[in-house]
Amino acid sequence: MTLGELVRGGVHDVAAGIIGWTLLVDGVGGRIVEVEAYAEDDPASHAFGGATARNASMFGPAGHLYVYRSYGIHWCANVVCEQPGRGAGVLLRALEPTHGLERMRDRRAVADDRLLCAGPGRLTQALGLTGADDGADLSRPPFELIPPASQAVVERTTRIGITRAVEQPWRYVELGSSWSSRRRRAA
DNA sequence: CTTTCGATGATCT
DNA sequence: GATCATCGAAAGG
Repeated sequence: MTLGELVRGGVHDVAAGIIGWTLLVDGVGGRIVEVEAYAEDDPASHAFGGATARNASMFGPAGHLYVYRSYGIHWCANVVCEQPGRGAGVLLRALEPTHGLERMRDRRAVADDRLLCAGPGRLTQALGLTGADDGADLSRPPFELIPPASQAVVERTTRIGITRAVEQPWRYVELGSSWSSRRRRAA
């Protein structure tokens, strides 16, 4: 399975399928253990209501990044999906740090490694992702997306931190992972 | 342990 | 002018 093949499916297949992949930026990163799907007709999605200046990359090529500023402070990163009608993406919520731990500790200055990449804002900070990476192609350096040796076991729960379509079970977590951002119960 | 709240800025109405 | 796909520190049990 390649990134191009993975990203060809609908958002939910992509969200479930990307769990277990290793994401690296300049050799720094880890295993994707938590994501959320934001679908085409999803009131919680930034793409809901059509393309604007901010969400433009969600309507661009699949397999690229959509990075936006959250609450004026943090950056959050999505993998753009190739969904009919476009405007769908998968929000990267947590990684299990595996590569470049020192680099991530420098950037995050946190005592517990558990907090390095457990949350969308934390993850981007640890990997050094910013608005400058919006629209970037994940299949090209400095990015690497490496498939897992075997398909991860995925658990589906409700999404976190949103105010609309709260009841939809569109958060995907690797079963048993202790690196997710946790809160809220399974759907 | 849990809950509350301020920071901070782009985006949209 | 209000909203927000967040985080971390502070306050309360």
